[in-house]
Amino acid sequence: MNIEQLELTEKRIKIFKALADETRLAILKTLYHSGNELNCTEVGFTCDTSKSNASYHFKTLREAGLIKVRKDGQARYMSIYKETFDQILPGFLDTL
Amino acid sequence: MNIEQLELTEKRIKIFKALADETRLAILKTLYHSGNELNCTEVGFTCDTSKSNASYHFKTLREAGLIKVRKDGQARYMSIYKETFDQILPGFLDTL
DNA sequence: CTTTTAGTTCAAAAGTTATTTAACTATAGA
DNA sequence: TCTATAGTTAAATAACTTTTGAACTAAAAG
Repeated sequence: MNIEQLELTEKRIKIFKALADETRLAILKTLYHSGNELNCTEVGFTCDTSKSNASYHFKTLREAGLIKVRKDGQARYMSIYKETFDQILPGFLDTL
Repeated sequence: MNIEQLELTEKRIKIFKALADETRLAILKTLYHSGNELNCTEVGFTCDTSKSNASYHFKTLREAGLIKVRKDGQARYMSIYKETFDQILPGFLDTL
């Protein structure tokens, strides 16, 4: 396996790990169906857990490249990182 | 969430967990590119681990519905369970 | 400047998954 | 029947992930 293949494999594994969790799938579903960015508190409500745990899941999704976060004042707005899905899991978002 | 949605979510999580592992991705890659069924020993060689560990990974893939196994005498022949990929991850197999 | 709001980080505990080794089952061949 | 081959299973352990609660940072409002 060459280096790009290895990196692709690592990227895939990170993404699949991030997707292999009910809370994180719920977060993605909420984001995808909302159509636009939401703040952490709003998303946190829908996933029924503590804010520190929600923050942990946001980080996991961010590090897998599945969401992106924009900071504005106190609030952080997150949204689906569509490019990653298109590259690694074409067609998946529409099945959510 | 209704029962079908829940079951779909559980199915997805099982699949993503199964895909979130280097050894199992290697097994799927080998199977997909071979174009036809291979026996456990052949697949085991390509994933560089003990036979019991290979067997553990086969089981994980089987239980996620990602491979199917046909028994013939002593040998077991496995192949990609294409329907599952088509349903849950359309387009993914071709990126492997 | 003090307090509230929004969110992150840290460390410990709890839970889950992967690896290892040895024992096991089932079929095939001598 | 005895032995080899192909693979599974079980139990222990190692490695990893998730949850929790408390302490923290940074911006906004009073």
